[in-house]
Amino acid sequence: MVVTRFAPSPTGFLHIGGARTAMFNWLFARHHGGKALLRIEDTDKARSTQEAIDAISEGLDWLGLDWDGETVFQSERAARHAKVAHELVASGNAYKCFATSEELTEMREQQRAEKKPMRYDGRWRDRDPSEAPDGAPFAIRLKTEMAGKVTISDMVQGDVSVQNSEIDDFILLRSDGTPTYMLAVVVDDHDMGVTHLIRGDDHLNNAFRQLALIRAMGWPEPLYAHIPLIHGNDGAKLSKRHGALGVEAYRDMGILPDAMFNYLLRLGWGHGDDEIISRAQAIEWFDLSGVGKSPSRFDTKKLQNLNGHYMRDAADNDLVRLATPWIEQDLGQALTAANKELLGQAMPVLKSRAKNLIELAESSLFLFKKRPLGLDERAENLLDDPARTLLKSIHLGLTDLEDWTLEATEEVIKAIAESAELGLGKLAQPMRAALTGSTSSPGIFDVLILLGKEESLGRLADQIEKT
RNA sequence: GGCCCCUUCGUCUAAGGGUUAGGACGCGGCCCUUUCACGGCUGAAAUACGGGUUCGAAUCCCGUAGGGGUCACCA
Repeated sequence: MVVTRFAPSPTGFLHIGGARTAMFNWLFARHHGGKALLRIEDTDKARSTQEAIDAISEGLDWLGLDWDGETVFQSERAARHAKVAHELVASGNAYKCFATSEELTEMREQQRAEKKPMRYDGRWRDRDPSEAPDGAPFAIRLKTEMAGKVTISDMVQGDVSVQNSEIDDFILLRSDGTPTYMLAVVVDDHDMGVTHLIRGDDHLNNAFRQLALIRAMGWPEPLYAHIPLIHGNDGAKLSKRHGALGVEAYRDMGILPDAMFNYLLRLGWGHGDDEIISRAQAIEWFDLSGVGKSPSRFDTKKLQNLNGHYMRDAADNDLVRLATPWIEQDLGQALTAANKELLGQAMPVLKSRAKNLIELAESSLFLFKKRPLGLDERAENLLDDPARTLLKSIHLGLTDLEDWTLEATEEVIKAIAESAELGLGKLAQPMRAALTGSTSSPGIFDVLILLGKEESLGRLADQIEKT
């Protein structure tokens, strides 16, 4: 049984890299019919917040990632962690280190000055605890191998080897009795039965330490998959500066979760030439061998493009629901049931023109604005005297029209264009300006039908009267 | 600095010894067209560099350069 886990530390929102790590863990588990677990690594009480826990949880929900079993909070397991550390001391695989922080800082400074690697020098490794002052605080360190090397067969990175001499006797339990991350992760992963560790490759170096600990306990070794980090547009590490915020920031930019899911999936992973991949296909296709080894850059343009695709694919009533808050904000008032129905009718011609929900909302505003419409600058410029004169004959022609349909309105306008010896564009643009207040909109006959006869004629008349 | 990892169009990627090095985003052109989008067609655009191995290298090996990660009683 495959068991994966996503283990964020709640010190901020769910950022893009974390979201992708979560996705890969989730996909791998779902692909293999295994379990995907969630663990909150909140051992750093000073930096962990409830807000961050909520933000991460909301972000995961938004992306549609669900987790099996109860969420594990690492902080609640401190006693278990400490117990393991003491077992290790008892079995001779770990020892008490009485060195003070000051002492260790001094040691590192000296190593730096001598240009030697900065590592714990093992000063308490073979000393007897009785040599320490009575009641002196101590940390517990793992007694690691001195010679030879370790190799991890990483499912993404391949075989990676490190000399044991590179790994120092790291701390398991702090002098205040609290576990370090290194201890907590290993114990929790073991206790949760995690079989596959899929995480950012910033943890690759840690894996060797963790493996040493696992072996000291004689526990089964998990399989590792260290996936490359995501970088910003400039190739540097992804940071707040890049506008690479939490996933909720993209939600607030009008991005659809399915688009984000698809984008993140294709970032660092490929399946032939496939670009648009549904969740079902993703679960069917996802495997670790498709994950690349090099870091990839976050590209907002491609995300937007993908989002446009998912917008066009989305159900009209879903888009009505999702766009409504933005529209209400722009309008400064709530949409009525009738408004929403109109929006639903307009959706087929609106959604193909928007790359995100914000654009969609903006493009729908003309439906709800009250007469007389304010025109934007381009629309205003377009409505010169000849144009307004044209509007007059259009208004006249449309007034007598009983059958207010796409076909009938088009017939009328085309007839007017013909008799005036003008292209349809010459009539459509002034109409668009008068009807929508803008120079771009859905097809002009669609606009006519959506607004209805009375409103359409009213808006045309508003502009004619200005002459 | 030590250690570890990485390197195909600007970006995401395909090609795992033999291809005109493919697709997608973005960019340019054309078509469609009542605007804006969509869509269709099309163009420019890459194997970091240097050595090997081989009949043949993007692909295997070595080196160089560049990039990234990591070196806490943080996680």
